[in-house]
Amino acid sequence: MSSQYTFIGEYNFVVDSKNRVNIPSPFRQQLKKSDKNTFVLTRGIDSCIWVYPLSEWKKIEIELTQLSSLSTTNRIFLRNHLRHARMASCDDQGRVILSKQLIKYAKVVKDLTIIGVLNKVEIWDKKTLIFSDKKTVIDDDSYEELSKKVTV
Amino acid sequence: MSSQYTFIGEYNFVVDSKNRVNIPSPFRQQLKKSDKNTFVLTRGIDSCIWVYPLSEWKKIEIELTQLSSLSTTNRIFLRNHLRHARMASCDDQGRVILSKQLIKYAKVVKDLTIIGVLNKVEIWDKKTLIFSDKKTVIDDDSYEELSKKVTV
DNA sequence: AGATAGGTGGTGAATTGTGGGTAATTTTCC
DNA sequence: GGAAAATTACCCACAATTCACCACCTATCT
Repeated sequence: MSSQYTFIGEYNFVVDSKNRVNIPSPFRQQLKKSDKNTFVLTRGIDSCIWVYPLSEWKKIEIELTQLSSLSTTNRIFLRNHLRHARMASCDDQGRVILSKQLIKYAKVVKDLTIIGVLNKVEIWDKKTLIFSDKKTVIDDDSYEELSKKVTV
Repeated sequence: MSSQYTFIGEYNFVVDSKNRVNIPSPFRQQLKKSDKNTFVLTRGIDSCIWVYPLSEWKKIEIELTQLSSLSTTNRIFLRNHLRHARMASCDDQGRVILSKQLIKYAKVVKDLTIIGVLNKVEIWDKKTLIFSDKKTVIDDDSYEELSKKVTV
């Protein structure tokens, strides 16, 4: 699936006492009208928070609405996927509010690293990311596997 | 079937002595005029209560009428889902009243977890949900298959 | 130096979740 | 049918949280 967003780069920010986080300005500038100045925040697969522009999230929703609730697996999947998601609009300074659940999940303390990953943005607690970097080494086989799909 | 509602996220609420439950404000704000400030509450397939905006429920009714009563499964499904369905309007504070049958079915005590699942809302007793989370065994393969489809 | 843009901190107003009271309505029972 | 009991609808109130701004500081560029 192609996307019109190009979130790249890494930024260091802090979360304030009211759980507000600034979205890096280069990312915000890419928002379209249909995003209504709004992001959807949800759990990432690792201990981070995934941030989608609203219109990008809508694509995910379309996939999700195809799943019938008559199937048990579907129901569980939908529940787990959606319960941690939240919409968040930017204030005049370009900040969004993190929910307590997400803060807990991502072990957010104060210092954050925000990474652009093409169509989404990852918010990491700085220390958690450093720790995760250390133990996450991609082995050669996985690179081989990946090479079949992506031409870097 | 696509929906115009985007109920997402998880909220903790309590049911009061009059069996009133607040519908999270972000959900209520999505109601349209045709919903007449009203939800339809019914048994979920799991031990929870499903809450639909009125206009969304109408769509489901149409789907249900297409089901043939010749099939046993269909008959049981219709019975289980229709006989306990009940309309409930929000009061000025945005609360609906839970019927005793639904309270009993969902084992509602006091603390609730309310989850948005796109076009419907699930009301869970907090403990029941935690318990359900723990014991729920899912087929990893199909779960991963689903993840691939929706992880943009 | 001045202007601009971007990041952080704070504040007052508005919203929201929860509890309660009372009148109207429905249900139950005799 | 009618009284008693339960339920429901429609209020008001209040604490806590959230929201929409304002203000300031810093770095960068002209």
